[in-house]
Amino acid sequence: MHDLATFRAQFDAISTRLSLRANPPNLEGFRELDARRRAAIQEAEELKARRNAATGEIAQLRKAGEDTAARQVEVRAIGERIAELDKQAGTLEDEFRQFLAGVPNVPHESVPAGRGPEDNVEVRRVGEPPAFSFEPKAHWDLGPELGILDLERAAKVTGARFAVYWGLGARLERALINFMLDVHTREHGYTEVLPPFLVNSASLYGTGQLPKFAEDLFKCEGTDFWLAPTAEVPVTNLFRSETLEGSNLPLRLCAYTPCFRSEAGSYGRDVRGIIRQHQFQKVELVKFTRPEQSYEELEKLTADAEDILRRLGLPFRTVVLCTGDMGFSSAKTYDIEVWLPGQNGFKEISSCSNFESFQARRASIRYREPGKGGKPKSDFAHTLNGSGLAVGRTWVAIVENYQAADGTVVVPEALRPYLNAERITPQGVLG
RNA sequence: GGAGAGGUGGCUGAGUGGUCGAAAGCAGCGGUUUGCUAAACCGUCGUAGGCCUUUAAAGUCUACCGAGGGUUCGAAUCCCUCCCUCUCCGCCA
Repeated sequence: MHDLATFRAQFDAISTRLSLRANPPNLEGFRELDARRRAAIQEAEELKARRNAATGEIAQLRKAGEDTAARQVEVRAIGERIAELDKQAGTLEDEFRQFLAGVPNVPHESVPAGRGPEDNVEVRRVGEPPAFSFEPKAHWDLGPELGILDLERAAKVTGARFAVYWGLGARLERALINFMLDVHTREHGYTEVLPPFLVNSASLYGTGQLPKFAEDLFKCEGTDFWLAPTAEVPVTNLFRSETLEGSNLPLRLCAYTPCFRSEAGSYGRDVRGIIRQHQFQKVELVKFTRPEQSYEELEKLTADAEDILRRLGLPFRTVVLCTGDMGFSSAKTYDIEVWLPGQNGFKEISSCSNFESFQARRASIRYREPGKGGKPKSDFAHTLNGSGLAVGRTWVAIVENYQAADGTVVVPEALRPYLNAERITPQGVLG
């Protein structure tokens, strides 16, 4: 959600910048809609002022013991007219709100212009893809061979794009979650939270998934509960309609949650293996900051996510998304892409974004601190988040990058205390 | 699931149809006083939107007392629906 005054004042500059997005909003008609809305408000409010005055007079006259029947009839007529005008103004207001809610965030000035993924700019590359003396396998072959990944039974139990993990495969997933949470809480200064996995529509509106992207979500029939597509939703909305103490900022939170996505429209993409699932696990990093510190915090957040990959010894690169590849609510996004031998390429494993005040405005998240002359001032906070990391894809990256010629998987040093194993060997649980 | 109580400004808490945007207290902010601290006293102190204005401030108007409807000339106050919180009972991991 944009600030209306700014949006009006800088309409031309903002629309130019927005036109660089992949699905540029149609801003034509904004000025007219805004003018009509304001005219309607004016007309209705003028009448309301008259009614309030008349009502006061009636009260006075009554006190004086005079007859007010004639005045009442008069005011009643005004009331009816107000009801009509309010209805009109309400319709325009809804239309206007809907219009504004559909306008994506403005890309930060440091974001490169571009049409799509091909125009993203690489900012870092760390580690070397492993050189294998044999033909490396993809996880969808290696996993079932080791008896740690079972897609067929998952399809039976639930359906396509679900997975069952067995033995050390299940434990690897759990180890990764604990490892990531420990690093972020002990080394990077985040506070762990465990939020609800179901969220209501107001929360989804707050972070920008609704109203535009309902088809990407799972909804519980007959309720206002939706399966959270990312911990960003419950965690960012923790402070919806609240004012944070400035002295508590920046507030750094991390949360483990499962994530659920309908993946409507992605048929045929990443159909093999567990790269794209309806249910996956993620450790998410979320920050609330003052406006002037949010870009510095975005760099730190991205580095915190990268640190997990460094510690696991996984090769990756970081790209800054161009204007044509950014998400709806984001002002700037870094994608971290891990090397996957099975794909012979890099695959997104984290997406770190600064939303500036876009989400905070929708969700009404403010902060307060002493301003000039000691007077407390409050303003919208900036919100940021990033995966730290997507656990399922990290699982894939470890299995594929650390595979040995004999079909086993070497466990990265940092993970051994968590997994209590140095090597993933065939599990044989299925006989 | 059953029975009951309740949702008012940052907090506590008055207010049951007519200057109530809302008493009072606390916290906050400005000031006065006092060696410092503390205390006392005075003042100030919600949010959003419209108009005015070069912007802002000031001013002015409108709306907001969980949400949405309704009754009325007039609703925090009466009626209806919904949501949430608390207590007790039942059930349950």
